[in-house]
Amino acid sequence: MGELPGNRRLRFAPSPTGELHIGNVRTALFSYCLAGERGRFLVRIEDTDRERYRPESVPGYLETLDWLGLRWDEGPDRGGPCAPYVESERLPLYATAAERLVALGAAYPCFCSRERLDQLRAAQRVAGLPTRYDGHCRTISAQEAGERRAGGEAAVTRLRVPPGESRWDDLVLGPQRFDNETVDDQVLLKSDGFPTYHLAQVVDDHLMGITQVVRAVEWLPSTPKHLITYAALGWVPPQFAHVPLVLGPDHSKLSKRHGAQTVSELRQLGYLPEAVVNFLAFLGWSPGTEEEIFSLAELRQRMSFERLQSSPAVFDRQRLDYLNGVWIRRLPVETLAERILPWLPATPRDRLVALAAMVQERIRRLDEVPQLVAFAFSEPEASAEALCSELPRATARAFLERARAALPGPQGTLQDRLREIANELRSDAELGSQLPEKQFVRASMQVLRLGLTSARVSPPLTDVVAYLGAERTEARIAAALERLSAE
RNA sequence: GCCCGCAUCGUCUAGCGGUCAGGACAUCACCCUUUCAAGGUGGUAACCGGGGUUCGACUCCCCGUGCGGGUACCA
Repeated sequence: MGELPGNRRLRFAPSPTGELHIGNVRTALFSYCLAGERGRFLVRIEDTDRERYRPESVPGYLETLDWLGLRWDEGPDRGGPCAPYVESERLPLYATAAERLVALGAAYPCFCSRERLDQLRAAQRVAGLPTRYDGHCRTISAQEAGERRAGGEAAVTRLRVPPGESRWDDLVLGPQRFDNETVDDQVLLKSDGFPTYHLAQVVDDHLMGITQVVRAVEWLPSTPKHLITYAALGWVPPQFAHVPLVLGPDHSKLSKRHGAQTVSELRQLGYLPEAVVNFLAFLGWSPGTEEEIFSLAELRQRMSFERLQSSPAVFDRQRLDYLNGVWIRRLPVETLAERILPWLPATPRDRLVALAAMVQERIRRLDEVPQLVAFAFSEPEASAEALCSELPRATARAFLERARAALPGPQGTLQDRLREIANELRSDAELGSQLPEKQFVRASMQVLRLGLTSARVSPPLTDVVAYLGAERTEARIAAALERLSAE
C-alpha cells in the first residue's frame, strides 16, 4: 500500500444527483488545497444510490472542478493506480468486504422488512428512546441465514456495533468520543447488492490510500461506524477533518431559496473562478494574517488543517462581489478580454481588449459588461427630452455643435478641450447658465454622453470617443443634433 | 424524543490568560472625479447569558440559551 503516489492523498467523492452545491465545492477546494503541492487529489464518483442517481451530472461536476482549477491527479476520466474511480464499478470489492465482516462476526445478515423497521422506530420514538435497530437479526445463525436466502428472502448486511466507545482526534474539532451504545447497527450492504455510503467510503478510502478525509460536519455522527468498520477489517483509518457548514443569509443551511447555490449559477452571474475560490477559502479558513487575496496556487501552499475554523459560515454575496471586483482588476487586460467574450456579440480581438480596458475598473461582475459597453454595438437613441434633461435645449445643442467641431485633434487633449468649451459656453451671454462651473461642466458632459451612448452611465467619454473613432463620433453627434432640432 | 457540534462587529475573520478586542466586506461622512466605478481619509459597529478557576478572563471548566447537524436499504 505504500507505493501509491503522493505524500498526502485526499479525495473528493461527490454523489451524482444534480449540481455541485457551494458547500460541496468548498469541501473539494479544501481537499485540493490541503493535499498540498506534494500530495494528490482524487475524484471518486459515489453513485451507490440508484434512486437518486443522475448519470448526466458527472460531466458537469468535472467541468465545474476544472473551471475552478481544481486539477485532480486521479479520477473517473483519467484513471490512476486505484481505478476504477466510480463506485458502481467496484461492487465486488464491497461484497468481499461485507463477506469478510460477516465471517469475522463484525456484521450480520438482516432480514427485517421496512415495515417492521418503521414500526420499531415509531414505537421507540413514542417511548422517548433513541431510534435504533433493535438487533432482531443479530443472532441468526449462518446456517439459517443461508437457508432463508436460498428460499428467496432478501437480506441486507448490518454492522454489528460492539460495546465500548469510539474515539478519534478530529483535525478540525479536536478529540471526539462517542458511546457505542448510541451508534446504530448501520446497513453496510443493501439488498440490491450496492453498498451504502458507509461501506463504500471505508473500502475505497482504504484501497485508495486516502490519508485525510475532509467532509462536512454532518458526517460527524457516522464517523464511529466507519471507525468500527476499519477496526474490524484490520485497517488503519485515515484522519478525519469535519468542516463546518455553509449557511444562507438567514443562518439556515444554504438552499434554493437563498438564490444562487451552485457553482454554475455563480458562473452565469459573471463571477470569476479566481474570486469564487478566494471567497470559498475564507469560509472556514484564514491565514492568520491580514492578507485576504489568494490565488488557488497560494492557497494550496498556505492552507493547513490547524487553521480550519470550527464554526459555520454565512455565504455573503456582497463579499463575493467585492472579491470578484478585485480579481477582475487583477487580471491582465488580455485575459479579461477573453473572459468577457461570452457576454458580448462577436467582436474582433483588439476591439475586445479595448472594451475590457474600459470596463476593468468599473465592474464587479462580468454580467455588467453588456450594458456598460452597449454603445459599441448599437446606435444611440436618446430622445430629445433625454438630451435636454440636463441643460436647456439651445444650450445642449450649442455644446454638441462645439464639441463636434473640436473633435479633430490629438485625443490626449480632448478632455481639456471639452472642458474649455463648456466653460466658454457657460459664460455666453445668451446660451450661458447660472449653474456653478462644476455642475455646468458636468451637465454638458452628460449631454454628450447621452448623445454618444444614450446611457447615463458609461466608460469615460474620451475612451468612448477613442473607441468609436472620429467618424462615428461625429455621426452620432450629428444624429443627436438632428433629434434635438426636430420638433 | 435521543445523540452530537458550534457560539467575537450585520457578514467573513484575527485573537490561542494581561490588547484602547485588529483587519476586510457592507454601511455612513468627507476627499478625488465630466457619469459609473476605482482610489484615499475618517466614523458607527462585536466578545450570547449565568456561575466558577485565576491576581487577572473573549480566551480554561460547568450550566443555561440560541443556532445547526445526525437520527434511512440518501449521501
